[in-house]
Amino acid sequence: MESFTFSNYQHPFHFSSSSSSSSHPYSFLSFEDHHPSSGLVPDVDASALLANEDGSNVVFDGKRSEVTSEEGNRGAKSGKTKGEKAKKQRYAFQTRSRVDILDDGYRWRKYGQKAVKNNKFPRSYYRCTHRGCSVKKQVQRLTNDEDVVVTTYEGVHSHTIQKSTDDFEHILSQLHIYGNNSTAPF
DNA sequence: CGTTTTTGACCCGCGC
DNA sequence: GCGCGGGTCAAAAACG
Repeated sequence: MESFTFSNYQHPFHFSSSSSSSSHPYSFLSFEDHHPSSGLVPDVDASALLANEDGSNVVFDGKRSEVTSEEGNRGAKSGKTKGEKAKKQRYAFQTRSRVDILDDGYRWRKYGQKAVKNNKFPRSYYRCTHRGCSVKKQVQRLTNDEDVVVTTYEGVHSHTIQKSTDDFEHILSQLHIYGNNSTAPF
């Protein structure tokens, strides 16, 4: 089983080619040439090609943004009114995959699901289960291209990943090995 | 039995 | 103020 971790990005995430409940939903093939070797760094869109088990290529596209939002205090329950503004890091990308949940190496607990307007698929909300870590992510499948899943991360993990220790250079080298039109190794 | 998912209610910001 | 759209809560169910 192969796994890929983008650990030089300050919000590292991890993909593995197998998951507990389903088999090999995706794999990395290669990065597009015009993207720097630095990969998924702030303010840079990153793209890569993925392959499904059927061998079809897949677009991996990332976008990053900052969001200013109010923190704490929601509703009448909380007596605390902080009103302090915090910048939240956001990172969104798309994958073409049959499964909605990509194994990024973190543990997530689903806390909501909502139908969004003009979308035939619902959006799911997840929170990192690590204590004290408030990172969230949203997962949503596109209406016009229902093979594409959009994953949006919000926040930076307050802890490290326990799973793989692969570094980014290692990942890159693996990506280059596979090339553009080779068949997925599984 | 601890953890996660499900799902309707609730909350909030915003436009009218 | 009201309704709408989207995000979250939380209780119960499901899960392992």
